[in-house]
Amino acid sequence: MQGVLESRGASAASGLTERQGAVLEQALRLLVDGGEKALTTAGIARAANCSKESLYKWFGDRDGLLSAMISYQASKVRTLDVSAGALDAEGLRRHLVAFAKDLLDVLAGDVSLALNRLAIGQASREGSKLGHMLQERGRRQIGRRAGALLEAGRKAGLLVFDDAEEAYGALYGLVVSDWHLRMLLGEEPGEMKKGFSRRAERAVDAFLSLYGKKG
Amino acid sequence: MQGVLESRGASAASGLTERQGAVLEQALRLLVDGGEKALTTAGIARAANCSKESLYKWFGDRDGLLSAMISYQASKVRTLDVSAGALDAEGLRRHLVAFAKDLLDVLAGDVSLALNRLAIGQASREGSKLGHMLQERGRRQIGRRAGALLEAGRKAGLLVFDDAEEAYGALYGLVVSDWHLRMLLGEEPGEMKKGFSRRAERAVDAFLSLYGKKG
DNA sequence: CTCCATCAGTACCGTACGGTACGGTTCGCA
DNA sequence: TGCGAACCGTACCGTACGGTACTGATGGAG
Repeated sequence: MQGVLESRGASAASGLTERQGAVLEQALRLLVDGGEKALTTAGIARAANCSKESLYKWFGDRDGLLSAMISYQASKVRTLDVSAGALDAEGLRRHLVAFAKDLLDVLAGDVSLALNRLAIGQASREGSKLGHMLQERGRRQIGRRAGALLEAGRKAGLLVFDDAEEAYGALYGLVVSDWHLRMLLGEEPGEMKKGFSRRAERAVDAFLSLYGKKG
Repeated sequence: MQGVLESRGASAASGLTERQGAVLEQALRLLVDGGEKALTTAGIARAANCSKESLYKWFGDRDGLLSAMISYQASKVRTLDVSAGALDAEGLRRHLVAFAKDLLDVLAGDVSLALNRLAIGQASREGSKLGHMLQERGRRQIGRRAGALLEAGRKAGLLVFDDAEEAYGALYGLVVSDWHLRMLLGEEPGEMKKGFSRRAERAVDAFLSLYGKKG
């Protein structure tokens, strides 16, 4: 189906063949549906119509497979950069609200929740790099978008802060609060999702009253 | 060692005998040290010098044991009520900072992190009530203390808010941000704990500038 | 002293998982 | 047409776990 030179499909950005990407897709699907316990090598092989031998040839062992799943999923998420155009107060607010809503939507996503649960479950193990990987690939990525947005706001004289990291932490906390943990603990996200827009606006209002120009 | 009328030890508040409490203590110790994978029935029996048969007689099955561990740990935590004395602005700030620091300390505790990891790992399972239990016994408990504090502040004319739940959510988010998740993902808490005091003060300052009287 | 309940310790069973090995098949390539 | 690489499907192995059954010891009640 594919040779050495893979056809650079949507998933081949990490040096994986399309076939391997499809396998990881099925593995993610299994993880989302049944949790970590359902994520057995035999189950993945069955769901992806491949052999266990191929799994071990491609990913080394089970941990390598889990790492590949996280890398693969992270490679699919592309954070759109903020437009560098001139910002007015209302534009900044709209960008912040959009960012806040996107953040809530991402955190509430099936795959995100499943991968976070997986990494947290493996976090007790010594030398488990899953948590670190998720942190690096996830938070850094979305934090970069927020950082650029905040910096643009400061450049435009709309925001006032000394430590961008602290300002971002406040924004994150106001937006997310303990909702992420509650969803990770199994609280039905369907009910919470309906309030995301209103929650994002409220949080951004609070953030602007803390770090806004006149504050 | 004990009959029907147990001697009301520190752990017998949940209808458990001292022996059973000691077993749960060992189970928590195992969980903290080695994570969920180390929490086998044989391991618990060995660590607690009891038989597996007794474990199943007392707790039914493994899930019952896990539930009992959460209930037991929750029963040990006693949230001290806020003193109902008259509050001035500085007193409210000190109370809020103390609450914030306690919150961070609790969330960063070994047992708390281990139990949260355990409940999150089981959250994918259908009908797993561990997450709900932890949410109810943990958040409600500490949220009640915060609620009383906020209400006292409002009664004293020092705080202004309509929805107490929303105000508490903002306080929680400003204090915790994503630190809880980062610790759950395995980030070394030793390094973070040093900044708890400063972080608590900063968060409370921000909270007061949002919900303080003059805000 | 005898009876009985409880419990520790251990052996045991069925199952399921991670990982490996092997036969059979497809497909590119000379 | 023949060769070899990749791969699927499956059988297999060792291990470890959850849960049960059995034995022997302890200790209190009558």
